[in-house]
Amino acid sequence: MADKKISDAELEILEVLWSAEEALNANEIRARLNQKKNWERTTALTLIRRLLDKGVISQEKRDVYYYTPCMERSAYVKEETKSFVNKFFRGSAKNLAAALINDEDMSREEIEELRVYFRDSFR
Amino acid sequence: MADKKISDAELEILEVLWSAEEALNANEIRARLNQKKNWERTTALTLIRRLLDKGVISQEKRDVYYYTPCMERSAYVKEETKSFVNKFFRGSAKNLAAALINDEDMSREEIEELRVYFRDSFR
DNA sequence: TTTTATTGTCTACGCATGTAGACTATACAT
DNA sequence: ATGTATAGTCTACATGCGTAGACAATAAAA
Repeated sequence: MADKKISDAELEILEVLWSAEEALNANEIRARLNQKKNWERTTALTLIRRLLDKGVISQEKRDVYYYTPCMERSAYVKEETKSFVNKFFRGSAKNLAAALINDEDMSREEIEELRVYFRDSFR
Repeated sequence: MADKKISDAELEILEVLWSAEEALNANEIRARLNQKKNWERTTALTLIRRLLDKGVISQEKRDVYYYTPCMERSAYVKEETKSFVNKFFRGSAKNLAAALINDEDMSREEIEELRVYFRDSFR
């Protein structure tokens, strides 16, 4: 329950679970991680345990334990976005938007995409 | 030089320096922090030292040491924003923008502000 | 039943971080 | 010259994290 902080490594696990439609067991998680992370078996298990301890995922015993996230990715991302905006943009999403738009490094196409996106979003 | 990670506590110090026009000494930093943080003198000094070690701020000896950030806030925020977008929005600023707009919790006024802002931004 | 593979737990270790006391070097006051 | 305030360094300690080996429990194989 206690809404603890999720570390980067833990998040990798969580992302795998979020992107799966079904509960996964440790091996399945590890298999899907293998593209990016080459953790030892026990490393993944430790991270899974920590997520369980933090109440972020739940387990279900079948032949073997299967894990499911306890919250939606979108909800989590929303929270994180809010913290981020608070931390760097004094809580103003508008300021963040401004930073995105005024980012010199953003490509012409990306800007155009954003423009179209916003135009269409508002009626 | 080595572009190390800046911790939350260190960032508090850095924010104070960024918001000052002039270099500040440890006492001045501490005074301006006092609103939020009630750190012991040595805590502030430790954080300042760590920032120095990370090459994030520089010092100048007058009667006492004065500190200045080595990078602009905007540059730092831009980097952090990029990481954030990579972490949660697959690198797409558009996806982030979408999330901002579709945030149910955002007030009518905030949305309207964003809308106007974007409309005006793109001529 | 003894061996072997599999799955999970427990312990550990090094490094970062938040926090701060102990100690030292000045410099100023008496 | 001596005591006291001030600024800065050094050491420390608990907690979290990234990483993983040691070990135990269970199941399957020989």
